Amino acid sequence: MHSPAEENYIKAVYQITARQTEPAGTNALAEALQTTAASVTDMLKRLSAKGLVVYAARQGCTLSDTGRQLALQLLRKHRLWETFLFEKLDFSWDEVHELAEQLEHIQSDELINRLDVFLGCPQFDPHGDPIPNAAGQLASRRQLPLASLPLCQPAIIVGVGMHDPAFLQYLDYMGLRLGTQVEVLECFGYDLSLRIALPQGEERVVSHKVAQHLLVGA
Amino acid sequence: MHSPAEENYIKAVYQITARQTEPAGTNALAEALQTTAASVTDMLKRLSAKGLVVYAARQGCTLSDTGRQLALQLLRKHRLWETFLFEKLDFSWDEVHELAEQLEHIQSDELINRLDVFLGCPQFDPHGDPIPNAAGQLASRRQLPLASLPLCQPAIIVGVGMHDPAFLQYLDYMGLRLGTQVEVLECFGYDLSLRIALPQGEERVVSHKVAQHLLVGA
DNA sequence: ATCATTATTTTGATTAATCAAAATAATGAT
DNA sequence: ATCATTATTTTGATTAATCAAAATAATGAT
Repeated sequence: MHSPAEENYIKAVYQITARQTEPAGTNALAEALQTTAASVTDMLKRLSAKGLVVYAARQGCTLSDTGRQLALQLLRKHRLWETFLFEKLDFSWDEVHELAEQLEHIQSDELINRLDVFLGCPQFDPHGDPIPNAAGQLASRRQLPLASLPLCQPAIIVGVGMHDPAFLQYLDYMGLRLGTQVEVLECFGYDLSLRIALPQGEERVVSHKVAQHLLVGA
Repeated sequence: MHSPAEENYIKAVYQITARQTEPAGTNALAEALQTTAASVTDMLKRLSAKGLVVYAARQGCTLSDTGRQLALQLLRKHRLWETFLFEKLDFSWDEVHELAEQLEHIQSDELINRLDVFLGCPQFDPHGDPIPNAAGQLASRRQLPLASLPLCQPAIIVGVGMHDPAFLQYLDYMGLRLGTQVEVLECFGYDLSLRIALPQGEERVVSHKVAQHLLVGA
């Protein structure tokens, strides 16, 4: 079994190596985990001894196969708990992450599989992110940022490219939720902000930054 | 905040002092926590410094008011999680304790209060034990061991005085579940075993030991 | 090629939690 | 009152996780 601290390191290595081709650096990990580089070096040695990561001094760190499998199981647990909190306990999508950070460390495959069934085996979490299945496989989906959606082509909001609670609260406030139909009516060249149509004749204007982080499916 | 280890000590002190008038001894705590007396002495000093227990060397240990309040909140979390596992995820009543031992350490009042509401604010857990409310108050109830129930007086199974999984599985197998109506038809003087009636004309014979640990309400 | 900057690791320490073995205090029997 | 037994604490150590400060390696600019 693995300690919560170890699991958090594995998640951080997974996240960092997912968005770059190079191995995760010590400082990047320290930043992600809100700790010091010295602590990271230390833990990487332990994780390496456990066979969860591939690490050699000053070479950065990548996940081993078992490490990646662990990371995917943690992602599965995290996202299923988020779904539970959102669907069953009525937490908002900006509140679920923090709690799931604790719940994901509960150790029981049986528990998580029953939770999965209880929730109806959801494919996506409250942010639209895919939930790995018991084998660690992720569903994929055709999606693009709202900023890249052609004019006059209706689409559905399916995800967000940014999980900052303030952003999620803003989207809630604007009525831009998962499943909402949107259509770009007009793009203002000056700042690339968009005028968009929502159901029931509602309209909104959103900044380019928002449009970049709002993901839609055709 | 308190570590899971600290919380487990607080629970153990609560449980031991609940069933005796003397303070909890070091060895009793070591036994309950599956650790050594040396570790217990050490931790009691720390908990005392935190104001959670009253402890002086060789005097045993009792909970302070804040310690007792913490113990009741842990009991609340434990029993609400057990109820969730039993009611929503279809775990059997002999399986829920182990998992609740992990879940009770999740830190969030908001989570536990929403879970409470989601479950319909249950007063009793799957074993019939009372669930403290947010203020730490426990419901009480008129109950007695089946062994003390007079002949020919129908009663309802409301709890168990023993949480050993093997005992709980046995009760399940015998159809002796919470809410089941029972009536003592006959007591065999030789070993005090009982012949009892269940609904639909079913009958069972149970040992004195079982009858002592099966709690019924009139 | 050299040197300043940056990234990383090492060293030496700390805290929480744990234990085995030794020391000490309390208890109960005589 | 004394002594053996039992309960508890102390002592000295360990492991996981952490850090500040010092040391070292890598990088990029000249």
